[in-house]
Amino acid sequence: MDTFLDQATIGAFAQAAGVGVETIRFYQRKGLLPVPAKAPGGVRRYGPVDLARVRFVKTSQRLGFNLDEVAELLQLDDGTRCDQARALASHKLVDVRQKLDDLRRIEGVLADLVERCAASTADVACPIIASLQGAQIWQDKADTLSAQGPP
Amino acid sequence: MDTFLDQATIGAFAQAAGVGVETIRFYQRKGLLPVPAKAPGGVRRYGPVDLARVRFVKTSQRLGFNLDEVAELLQLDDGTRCDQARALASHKLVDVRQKLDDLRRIEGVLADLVERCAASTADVACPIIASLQGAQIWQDKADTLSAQGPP
DNA sequence: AGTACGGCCGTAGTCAGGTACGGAGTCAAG
DNA sequence: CTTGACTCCGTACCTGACTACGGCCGTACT
Repeated sequence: MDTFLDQATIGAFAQAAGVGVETIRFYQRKGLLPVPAKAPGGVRRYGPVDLARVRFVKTSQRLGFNLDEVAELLQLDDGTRCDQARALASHKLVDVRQKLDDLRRIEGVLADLVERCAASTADVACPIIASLQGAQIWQDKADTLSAQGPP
Repeated sequence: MDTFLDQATIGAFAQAAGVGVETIRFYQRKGLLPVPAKAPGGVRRYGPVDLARVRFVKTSQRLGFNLDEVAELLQLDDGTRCDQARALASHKLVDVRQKLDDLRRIEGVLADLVERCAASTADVACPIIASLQGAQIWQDKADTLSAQGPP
């Protein structure tokens, strides 16, 4: 099926993986992807193992892992250190749930603002602007919501 | 109460606003905050109006607006263009709801992975690693989930 | 032989939202 | 009148995840 992929050059490989050539090189520099030895003539060839690697990286990214974390996961690639993988994943799950809480609160406030704005008669100050100007919407301790605000 | 703040120097002002001095200057360069005229001697002084500005910016940021969007909101500062403010806010609300959807999906997958990993007996391949290695967790079209993955 | 395409490689630029640095000026206290 | 803290200003640097550029080389088609 992907027999062609046993001898793919970087361009074909990148296309098959759904990323740009530069992304492949970037992953190589980051150590996320091995650099194949050059075949005679000086061109590197890529196979299905490399494709699996890139997919591993991309899937992990979609789950919210950054590239450093993906590198950690790749260390566990053999599947024999389940507990470590679980630790990483559950830590990430905590992060995700924190972000969800933040976003839900933001959603509530924004929805309320929009609704009040729509209901407001003209020539009264806009409730949205008034809210932004006025006292803090949340008791401004600047510790939660760090995920949404600046890090 | 804030009377001290009528003559605050940048250091005191930044502290009162809960940000760094460099952040104040950065906002000035971005046009988010006016640069006060120098009092004789060459030191700029900051008052409660500036404090309100910084709080406006920070509150908007917490709601998910980036600094360019905050600049737009500041144009509407007088509160007379409620419809434009509402348009910005409801657009942002759509964004936030999209991100919420993505994150909920991610949470589901991660929670499932962690649970299956916990339930797995030893010496079977780790379900987390297996999932990351195997076929894509979602049908990899790379268009949704852009908020979580690379932009 | 010429030329176009691709690969190779190192370096540098992009974006956001700051953060840090360095030299010069200014202010208040001792 | 000096010391030390602070301010002013421009510029450079940081993180993350790429993206682009430029020069050289080897292969393939005509």
